[in-house]
Amino acid sequence: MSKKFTGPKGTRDFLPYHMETRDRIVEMIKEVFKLYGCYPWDGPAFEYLETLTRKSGEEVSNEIYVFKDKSGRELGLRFELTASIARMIASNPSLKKPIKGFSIGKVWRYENPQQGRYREFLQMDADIFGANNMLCEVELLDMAKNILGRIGFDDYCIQLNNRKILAAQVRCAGIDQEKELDVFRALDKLNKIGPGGVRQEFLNRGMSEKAYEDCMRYIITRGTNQQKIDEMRGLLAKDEKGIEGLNELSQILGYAKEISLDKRIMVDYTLVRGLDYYTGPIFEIQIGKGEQVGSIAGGGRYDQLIELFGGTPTPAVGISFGIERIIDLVESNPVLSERYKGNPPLLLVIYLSPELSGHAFRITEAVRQAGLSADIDLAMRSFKKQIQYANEKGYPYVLFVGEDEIRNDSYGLKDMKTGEQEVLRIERVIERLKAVGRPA
RNA sequence: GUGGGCGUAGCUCAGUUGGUUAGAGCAUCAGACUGUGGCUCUGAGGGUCGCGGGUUCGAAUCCCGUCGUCCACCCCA
Repeated sequence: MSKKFTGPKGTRDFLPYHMETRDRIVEMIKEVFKLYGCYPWDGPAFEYLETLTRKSGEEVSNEIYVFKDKSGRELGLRFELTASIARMIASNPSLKKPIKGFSIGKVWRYENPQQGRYREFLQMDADIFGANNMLCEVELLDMAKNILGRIGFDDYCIQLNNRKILAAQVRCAGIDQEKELDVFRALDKLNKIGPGGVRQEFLNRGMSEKAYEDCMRYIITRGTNQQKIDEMRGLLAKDEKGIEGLNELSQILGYAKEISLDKRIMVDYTLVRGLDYYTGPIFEIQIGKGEQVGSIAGGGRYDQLIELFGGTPTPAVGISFGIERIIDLVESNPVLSERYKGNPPLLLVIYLSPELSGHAFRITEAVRQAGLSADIDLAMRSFKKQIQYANEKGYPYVLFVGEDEIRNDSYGLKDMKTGEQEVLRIERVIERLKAVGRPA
């Protein structure tokens, strides 16, 4: 060990114990997706650069890992899962709609790492294609509710807005369409930097004081969701598209009420999201106030993306979960990290002397054949060392294989927690261990 | 990409105004202890002090650069 190597900036190694927590969370989320009839699907980890940059937004495009292959083709690592999936749906028009699917994969973004932000991270998406009803949005949010509930988060909040409303606000404020994105970015910060900061943002982005005043008249931050929607209805009364957006929010809240999810939702007219392909409702989910790692999930409707990839016009909506952030939160919570921490195998088979290791190996195999996780010391260590090892690594049971046991065809099964020990035939050992019913 | 804090053993950290051979606790491995773990005791391994350059008789210590890390901006998962 003369030279030390570190992983590239913003990447992490996952040691066994940590990795098992990850696996268990991922499995749990997969289960929920399947519960809703989502099929798994996946695309390549890299795409032609133009596929990735299509309507993704300037900021995110700057974060793409770009490279050329040997033929000079411009490629990029995916920075999210949606582009590949949308391309896939566009080029397979015969898929029966509506269709739901989920995808899990690492994505890469070239940005400065800090808490909850990495250059390589795992994302899990669920998407629905071929249905433009708001029931889709609520179904995705319901998945999120289920996932967060199962993991053990009970303090989360869903922020909801609609791109149609944002666009209408800009129109009604009489601001040039070209400045639309600048306005969005500035408004996005209201919660963080306050009205004064937003005014400064407007000026920095080359807009007038008046533009700021005009826009702020269309931002409502107080009241219940219903009040916010009603009030905005008045402000945008002449804008057909804006009213459409408000109707969509009402529908979402209506469906959400059916499943008692409406209390979690907060209409937030400053929510923007960075990706440019959204066309309708957009949402972000935070644990608590999001102070620890920011949003842990986000998504929205992107009805025009399939068309952009050369497919027939197909409505689409999706949600994306940030697994690193979810796991960071699980691991920083004492109760949850205990719940999801990895377990050693159920049993360590201990041999009294190296000559008996062959017999012990046979016993181990029998336990494994029965579907129970079992282990045997591979280092040929002393009896004493083996039991010490079992204790330190936390095996709940050990089985002793010695001369006497082999002669009697019965083995000492010891519960490491209570210290109790019984001598049993191997079939009985397996029965006993099966009754423990612990996840292997 | 911009600004700031921090890099000493696997981990958490000591290390005096620059001064011989860089320390502790925990962890790891071995032994005390050859058919029963958790305790205790003893010992061992593990560091070109992130890396490179400079100042100096002499650098873990001061200076510059670089890489990594954390934080803020930006943006988000």
